[in-house]
Amino acid sequence: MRVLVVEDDRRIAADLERGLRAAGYVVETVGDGEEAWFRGDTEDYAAIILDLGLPGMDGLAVLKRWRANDRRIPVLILTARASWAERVDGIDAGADDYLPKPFRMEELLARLRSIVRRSAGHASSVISIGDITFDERQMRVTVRGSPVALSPLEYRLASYLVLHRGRVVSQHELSENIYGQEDAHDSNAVEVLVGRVRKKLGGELIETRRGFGYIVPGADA
Amino acid sequence: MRVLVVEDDRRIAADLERGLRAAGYVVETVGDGEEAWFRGDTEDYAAIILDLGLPGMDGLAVLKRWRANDRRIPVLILTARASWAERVDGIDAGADDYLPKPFRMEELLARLRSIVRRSAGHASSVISIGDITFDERQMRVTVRGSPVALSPLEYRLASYLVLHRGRVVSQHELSENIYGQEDAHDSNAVEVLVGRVRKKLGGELIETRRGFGYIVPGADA
DNA sequence: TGATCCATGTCAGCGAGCTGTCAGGCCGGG
DNA sequence: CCCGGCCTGACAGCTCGCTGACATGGATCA
Repeated sequence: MRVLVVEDDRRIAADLERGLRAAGYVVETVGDGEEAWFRGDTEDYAAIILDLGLPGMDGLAVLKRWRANDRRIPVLILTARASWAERVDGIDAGADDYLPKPFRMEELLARLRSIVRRSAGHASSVISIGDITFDERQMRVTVRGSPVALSPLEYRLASYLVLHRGRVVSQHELSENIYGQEDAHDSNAVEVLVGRVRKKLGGELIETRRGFGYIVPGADA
Repeated sequence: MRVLVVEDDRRIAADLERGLRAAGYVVETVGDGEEAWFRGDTEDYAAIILDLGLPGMDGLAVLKRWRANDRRIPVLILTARASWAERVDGIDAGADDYLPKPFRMEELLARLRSIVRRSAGHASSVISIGDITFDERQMRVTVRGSPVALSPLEYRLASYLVLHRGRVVSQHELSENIYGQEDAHDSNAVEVLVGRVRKKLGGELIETRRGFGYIVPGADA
């Protein structure tokens, strides 16, 4: 689960990163509005935590620009100025929830869970591609009806690719989302993982785009 | 089984807690509407017992906000003002059942079982899986007809997994629902508990999904 | 008060299987 | 033909969950 933190105060940002990572999120942090807008507009996050007091571009303006561009990523607004009027402004601009500083990490995590869950909506938890079926509820994959045992990492990789089917996913993006570390240590761990998944699910599911990454042919492909 | 009690009268709240705990529930109590809404929106409970006369935010308003956010947790409304009109309001707002004060604890427990069962999709309070039978009302388990003595915690664990069969349940979710919100200190208590339940009920009931959690194979599997 | 039992948490050891690394082979593109 | 990216089999280290043994602590009863 990838989360973008937009916060210019280094100390608070560091606290957030630590807490979120401990809760299992993959965290990226930016400190100014322009950069935040760009990242939020071009990358995929499960949620964005947005501080309102920013240099560069005001947080509310950033949020409004995302919404104007049809970005539906759930946004949790964070601010010291917790007046009621501002809260209304935030909700009007399209925020999904609002948290005044100072806050307890637990509460932030709870609200984050809440908005992520809400935005995940009610998509079916079963995805079928060819004769392969993914069941998120059971964390189980079946090929032609018979269950296949995937290890945790294999499952995460396959699940991520299937969730983003129809799009090329780079090795770097994969390792970020599977391992949650930015360290691009040279290793062929991802390649090995892809190989193992292919052996279990059949070679046609994941295609290689030499030089770019991997893709699961999707509905729009 | 985790239950949220929303009640501002300390005496009644204490009574409820005592009765519910005796019946094997993990109980959390809040006394005002804002807090109730937040908890109900961000935490997972098997059911919520909601008093209508609240400070902060009216009980009905809280309930409506949960439902607007697609929270389907079963809610049992509790109120002194037991007029027929109000009852209709409660049901309209999305309550699952309605209990006028004063009430007898037994009746509350019965209604609670009923709405929990209904929300889990079971018609009766007896659930059979293979040759194992769960009787939620009597808190008894039988294997091939002969009763098996489960300790309170063992029963809670087995019961929670059975109620959510067909879904992978993480160790974390289990310990939350068995012990209440205690900090997840590293401990293998859940693993030990699973082992003990398996020894008594047979090893096939609970499957391990390494790295994810446990699952009781369900009807929809 | 002390003996005893039962429920439950803790700990250490164990084993299966997960996973990163590496070496070598394959293959497509220049 | 070579090069760089990708694949694959082997393997060693390690993680996770299981299990038996023990400690603790509350309840019961003499």
